[in-house]
Formats: sequence, C-alpha cells, structure tokens
Amino acid sequence: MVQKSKPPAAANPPERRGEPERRSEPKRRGRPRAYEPEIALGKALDLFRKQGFAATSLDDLSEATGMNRPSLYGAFGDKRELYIKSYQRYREEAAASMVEIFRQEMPLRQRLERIYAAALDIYLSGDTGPRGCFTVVTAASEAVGDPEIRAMVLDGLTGLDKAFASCFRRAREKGELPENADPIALAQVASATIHTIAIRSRARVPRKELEAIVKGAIDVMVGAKG
Amino acid sequence: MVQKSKPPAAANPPERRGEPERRSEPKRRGRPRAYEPEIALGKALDLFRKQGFAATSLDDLSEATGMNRPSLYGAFGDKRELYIKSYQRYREEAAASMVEIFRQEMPLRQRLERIYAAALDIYLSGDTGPRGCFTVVTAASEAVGDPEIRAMVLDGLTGLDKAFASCFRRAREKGELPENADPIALAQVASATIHTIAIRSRARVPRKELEAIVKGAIDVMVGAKG
DNA sequence: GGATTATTTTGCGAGATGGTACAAAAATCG
DNA sequence: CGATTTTTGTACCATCTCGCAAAATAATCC
Repeated sequence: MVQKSKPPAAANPPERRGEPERRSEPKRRGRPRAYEPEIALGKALDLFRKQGFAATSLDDLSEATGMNRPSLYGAFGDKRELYIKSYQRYREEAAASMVEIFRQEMPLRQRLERIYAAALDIYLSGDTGPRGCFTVVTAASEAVGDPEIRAMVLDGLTGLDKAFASCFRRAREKGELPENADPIALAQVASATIHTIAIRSRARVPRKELEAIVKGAIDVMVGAKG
Repeated sequence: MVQKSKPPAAANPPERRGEPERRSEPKRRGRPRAYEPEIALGKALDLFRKQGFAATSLDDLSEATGMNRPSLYGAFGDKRELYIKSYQRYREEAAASMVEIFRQEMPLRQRLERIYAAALDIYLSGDTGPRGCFTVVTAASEAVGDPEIRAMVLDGLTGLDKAFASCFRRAREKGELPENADPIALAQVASATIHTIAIRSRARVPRKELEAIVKGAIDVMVGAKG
C-alpha cells in the first residue's frame, strides 16, 4: 500500500476515451489524456479521506488515479493543491446530496431524519471501512497550520449551522416548534450531532447505533415522540 | 522545524536531576538519564496533538524532547508506541481534569458549565494555536487503520457518554429534569457538544463563540434560562 | 581502582518522499 | 508528409524517514 513500482503493462485502460470530450470541445491539439480528470480527482479524494494529508504519498495517489506523477502535477498542481481540490470536490458532493432536502417542503422531523441519513451515507461509505467526514476528520486537522484550509473548514461549519438555523426558523414559523425555541441554539446542536456521528463513524460505530444517536438527538431538539 | 542536526553544545540542561528519583528508587545502576520520561512524554504529546501522527517525524520528537532517537526508542518504543503512550497520557490528564467535576455534588447546569469550561481549557491550549481534542482530531483519524487506537478512541467516546448519562440520571432523580427526560439521549447530545467544540476550536473559532455554543446547547438540554 | 550496568552519542543504511527534467509518444494542423 | 502541441513515461535528485548498531560516557558495585 505504500510503495509501488507499478507494473508498466495494464496501466492503460483501452477504453480511455469513449467520446473524447463531453461537448463543444473544438478538438484538443496534442496527445490526448489517458485519464479523466474528474474521476482521477475522485480517486484522490477517496485516498485523502481514508488516510489524511500527510499519510498519503504521491505514489499512493499516482497508483490510485492511474496517473503518473508528472501528469498529476500538471493536472492538479502539487500535493497540497490536490488536497484542496479534493476537499472542494467533497464539499460540492456533500452539498449536492443535502441541498434538495433543505429546499423541499416537509415536516421538520422528516427533514432532519433525511439530512442525517444522507450524512451517514457519506460517512459510512468506503471499501476498506467507513471514512467519516472530510471536514471533521482530516481537514480540521490541517486547519491549524494552513489558513486556506482553515477558511474552507470554517466556511463548511458555518454553512451547515446556517442551513440548520433557517430550517428551524421555518419550522417555528409553521408552528412545529414552540414560540420561544431558539433556532440558532438548535442549529448548533444539530450541527454537533452531525459532528458526533462523523467522529463515531470513523471509529467504526455501527450504523444502527449512529441512527439511535440521531433519533435521540432529534427527540431532544424537537421534543420526544413524532 | 523539520530537520535538526542539533547543536551538540547546550543540549544538556545542567539541572538534569535535582533529586535523582522521586522516592524509594534504591539507586539506579548505570549512567543516569539526561531526561525525565514524564516531561519528555508531555513534549511528545504536544507535538502529536499539533501535527498528528504521520506529519510528526522522529526528528521533530527528538528535538522537542531533547532526547536523541535511540534514547526515544529505548524509552518508549517506536513511533507508534510513543503515539499510543502519548494518547494514554492525554486521556489521563483529561480525565483527571473532569473527574472531580463529575463527582462533586452540584446543580446540573453548573456541572455542565464546568465540564465544558474544562474541555475548552484543554482544547484551546497550545503555544502555536489551539489544538482541539486528541481523540477527535488525530486519534479518530488513525482509528480506521489501527485496531488498538480504535479501541482506545471507542473507549474514550463511550466513557464520556456514560459519565454524562449518569450525571443526567442523577439530575432527574433530584428533580432537576422532567420525569420523562431520557438520560442517554441527553448524554449523547452532551457528548456531541464536546465534539463540536473540539472541532471548532481546531479551526480557531474564538472562545467566546464556543462558549455561546455551549450555553445554547445547555439550554436545549436542560431547558432555557437557568 | 576495576568490573558492571545503563544510558547517551554518533552516525549509518535501506528505503520512501515530494518534486522535476527530459525524451518519447500521440494527437492535430498545414 | 512534416511541424506543432500536449501528454506520457522514465529516470533522477535532494531530502527526509525510521530504525539500529557500535562506541563513548557516567554512574554504582565490589
């Protein structure tokens, strides 16, 4: 898992470009790419999620993406840039899986349940074991030393807070919560619940237990029984 | 910060053993140690908390502890063992700072406030910026790949859950909580609040904001106003 | 004082690491 | 076809990494 000396054969998937470029690409000039940047970035993201920044070597990334190092460097920049791009990609995917749930009209309790179910799907995915949340598990670790990563982490944290806050605010307006409920405090508890399941999933707490934690937290936030 | 080639002079603190050994040590036989294992372990812990496992090199540890590598190796074993011993030390210290608060008799709200204040003291300490919680920030990251570390992390998580649960159970018996309050669910929210401030402190969220989050969470758990 | 014991010190070695230089390869353009 | 352009593949570098062996040092024991 650490070194490689990649077998030089079988490195080239024969189907390397079904249609050369999605659409409207006039026709690229030089030698065609042997990889698809989007899926390579996904592989890099998988690795960073599993191992974190420092424990992931360029050889690991090279092997996982199928790109050799110079190609990696040319496509994404150095290791830190690749990490940041992976993190951006992660956040886009995570946001995409939740934005619909925040937008649609539905009862508060159901909305919370679906948000947490989506989060668990993300945190528990992974071939070699659940990987938790990128923000919580690896990015927060890098955040002390790297202002750019820290800014992204902060942005992610407050973004989640705000999404939950507006969701509680709407619920209060619709009479699903008592008049004196504090949407901001509730949102922070809702975020904290996200964080606790992110951490616990990384420690391989089984999904059933995580779901029980979620249910208990929802009860505390909106009142027991549905 | 990465390499060293330590200046060979000035490496030996002249006061290296005020009293050779605390007490009852009959008299150590060979050359005396130039370091105190306890404080060296503390320095190692500081580094691991700041940088995590993979990003911390033996040279870093050697420089921080003042021990050269073979001495480190002899005293603590290899890097992973040193990491585990550091983590044990961290947990002992953290437990020591909280056990009194859990044991003493006091109103629920005050107990929670003091627990969170103690946690913030730990998370926000550090010369070069707050370091968060070892369990949450670095150990959880290693937990996927290392069963021994994972077991320790799980033990830490459930230990905190249980401490909070018994605290809520007592409060309910004393009438500080409604009869239908669920101590386990409340405990998990209390743990989640610990986790969220651990993560946020790592992202340099200022103490004032963390305290506001704590206050909001306490209100949600035990009911607004004190 | 000499033997014994425990620790420090120096330094090494095999290998991994992040990053890059450079030529060969594979496409389009004229 | 040859020129141009872009990417790939190989090889390399300087540094860092972990762990260890061998020798030097400093204490106690007899």
